[in-house]
Amino acid sequence: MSDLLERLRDRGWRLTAQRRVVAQVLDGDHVHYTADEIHARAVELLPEISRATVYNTLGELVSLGEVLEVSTDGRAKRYDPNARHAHQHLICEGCGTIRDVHPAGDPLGSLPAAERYGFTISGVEVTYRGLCPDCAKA
Amino acid sequence: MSDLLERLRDRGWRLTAQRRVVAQVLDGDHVHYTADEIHARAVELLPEISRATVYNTLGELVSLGEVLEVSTDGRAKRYDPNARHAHQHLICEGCGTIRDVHPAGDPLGSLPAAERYGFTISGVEVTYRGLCPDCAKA
DNA sequence: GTCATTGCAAATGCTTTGCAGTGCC
DNA sequence: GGCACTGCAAAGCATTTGCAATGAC
Repeated sequence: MSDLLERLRDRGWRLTAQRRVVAQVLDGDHVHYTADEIHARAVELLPEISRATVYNTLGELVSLGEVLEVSTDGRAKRYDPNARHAHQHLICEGCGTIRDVHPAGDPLGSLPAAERYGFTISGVEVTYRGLCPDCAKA
Repeated sequence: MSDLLERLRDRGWRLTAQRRVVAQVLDGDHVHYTADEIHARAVELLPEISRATVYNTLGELVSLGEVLEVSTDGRAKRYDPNARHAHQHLICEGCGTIRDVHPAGDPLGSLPAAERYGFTISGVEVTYRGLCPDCAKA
């Protein structure tokens, strides 16, 4: 994670307490938080941090390519700190939990040229939906 | 499209002018509109239709499985009238246009049991991102 | 005639923004 | 010490909701 702060400083970031805390929260458990959850956890480490700053910081991390934005359901976006390794998502439709999965094969290859309509393809997102064990029980 | 209205009446829908108009807009050009765009087009056909009714109607169509909700970018959701045929999406990151594509193979099969974490998988979404010819030029 | 459906307007949830003050480099 | 960054509060957008009036069956 200090790798992350390192990279950010190299790109001219001012290293503030707020930014450090956001990075720290993202680096913690490897789950996919909403901006609000990140803010809540950041507040525990730095009580004065504001929601706006969390949003700003997340936005910057996204445009720097350090964090991925995941639009799961049209509600709050979730943030995925694992931007540096290709992976896909498994989402529980009950509780909204997201897990990273790493299927074999290159999903990009599955779109034949004839179906590309002249587009320049830059990436694929694959999202599996279902119910996690807990929600399946309920 | 009258198929659609037919099916809906069979399920106990009251056939109002508003609902007919929403169905008509979805059946028109085969693009993927936002709720607001659908409302705008609906107003041309029926000036008194309210935004709330469009939202309600869309929500019902979605839960009936007649229309698909597509969360592309965390902004407005888009609605895909083509829910009855499995397909995937190709999204232009420039202008937000969505095209349907139909790659070969079953993407569901690509997630090995070992990666399912006990989830009951109900579906996969595959989204290709890139630039359409027009946006690539600009 | 009944009751689902509509329209309005206000409320909500998430996110962004304007601006004065703060503190990193 | 300059200027990027922060915090606050207010604005913004997409969507939902409460409730009385309406109209499909």
